[in-house]
Amino acid sequence: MDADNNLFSPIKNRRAFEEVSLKIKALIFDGILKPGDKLPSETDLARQFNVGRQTIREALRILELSGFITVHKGGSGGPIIKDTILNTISALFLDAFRMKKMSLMELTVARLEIERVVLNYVMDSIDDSDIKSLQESVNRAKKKIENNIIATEENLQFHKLLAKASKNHVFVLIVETIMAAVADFLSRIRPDVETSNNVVEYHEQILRAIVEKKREKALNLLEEHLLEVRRRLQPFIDQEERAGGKEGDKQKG
Amino acid sequence: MDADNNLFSPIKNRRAFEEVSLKIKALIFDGILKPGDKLPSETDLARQFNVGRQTIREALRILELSGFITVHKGGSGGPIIKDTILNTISALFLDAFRMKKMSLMELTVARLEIERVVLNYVMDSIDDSDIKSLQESVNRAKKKIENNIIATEENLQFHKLLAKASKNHVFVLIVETIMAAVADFLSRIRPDVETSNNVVEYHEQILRAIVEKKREKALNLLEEHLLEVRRRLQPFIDQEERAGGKEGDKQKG
DNA sequence: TCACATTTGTCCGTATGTATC
DNA sequence: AGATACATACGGACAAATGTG
Repeated sequence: MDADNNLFSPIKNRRAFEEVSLKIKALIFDGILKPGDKLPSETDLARQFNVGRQTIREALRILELSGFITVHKGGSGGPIIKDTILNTISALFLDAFRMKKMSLMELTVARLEIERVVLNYVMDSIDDSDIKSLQESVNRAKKKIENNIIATEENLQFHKLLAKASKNHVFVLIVETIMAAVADFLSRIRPDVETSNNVVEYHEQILRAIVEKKREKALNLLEEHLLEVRRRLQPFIDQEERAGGKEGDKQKG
Repeated sequence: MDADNNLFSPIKNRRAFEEVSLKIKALIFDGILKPGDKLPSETDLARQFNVGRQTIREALRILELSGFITVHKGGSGGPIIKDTILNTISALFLDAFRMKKMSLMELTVARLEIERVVLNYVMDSIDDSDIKSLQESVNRAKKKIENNIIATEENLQFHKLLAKASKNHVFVLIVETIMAAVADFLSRIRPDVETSNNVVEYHEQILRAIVEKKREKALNLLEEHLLEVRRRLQPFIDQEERAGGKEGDKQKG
């Protein structure tokens, strides 16, 4: 898109902290540095790369935000390879959603379509361990509902576990990302226990259909479930529409 | 997921540069700072936030990497709000793909499913301007092929333009993200002109079917097209499999 | 074209907080 | 509890880049 990943890219225009972060990233990509490994301290890195400590710090900030490392302070602390890159993608997606680059309407539409596709794969690739985690998640949710507590966390987890059962990491990432945005939204509107209960009941039925290998039934239940969710969200979608929700698309580059 | 977005979260445990970046982010979310606006210089920001310049710089690195600002040096330079957050998500996804958290196999599977769904929406929401850009993209590609040049860029663009025609920003983001990974892969294997030509011909047929409002035909063509792409990629998928492609899933937290 | 002011980029010295041993 | 090691943060200084007059 931009003049970015093309030939004839800048030769010397990179800043020092960018070079440092790229070099460390390359070590990770090449498997020389693995998750759990500890990087030298900032002072040591500065010496080894022959740059100042501030340069190292900015490089570490980049790697930290990108999800390649975490930094621990105190004795025997320092930066360690942590590989939480998938989380950071969800975080950025959430930012984009918050900036109204994407509307609630678009999100729910995409969610329905993608989860339908994912479920189709789940029917073929689910194993006992997946079923067990799903069952446990549903049970936890039911217990909460019995105690009159909303089970948002468990309900979102159900969909993430479902994606995991598809055994496709791309689906996992997409669903987790969408769920992060959904969670952010739900945390603001605080659904009532009755709504939460409705969700749990659907999840239970979907899980049963999956276990019984009834593909069509499972797909229909999921569709019903997500349409019901959408129906309950409709007031907020309308509200967003009225407020002139999606405006972006202004600047060009 | 993590202890992150809950009540009673840490009060003072955040690092100074995090607070600064969050404060600036909040100004952007609230619309007080808009794309194109110029932030004060680093020295001014340091004065205003009552921190050192190093702290400001680390905060700016975060905002830069997250896609909220870009930084220009020199007279009348400085940080400006740039809102390219969607691009940075693709970049991170690419990192994840490079780290073998996702295999080429998983990527092509997900791509086929998602593009099928997207096309279904495109059939309903496409307008003349979309058709025009798609046509132009195809024409550019054909011209390149005539001159015996591979048209990878244009071919990838076709799919991105298709996603845009769905008028759903979530789909756009997902497809652009997947295409960034595909582009990264293709840049390494360098397809021949014949393959590139095959792709262009499919795109032309798909576009014609869309214009003629033949939904089933368009969907079938897309499926054929992507299966053909997958067939040509199969050797590399096998190779990845043999090399023990996806290993990840080791560390826990 | 040529200085000049502005601003980022970078380095250094130093001080402080904090976690580990 | 004390020593150590480390990140965190501040302030001063200079170089490099870039737009302006």
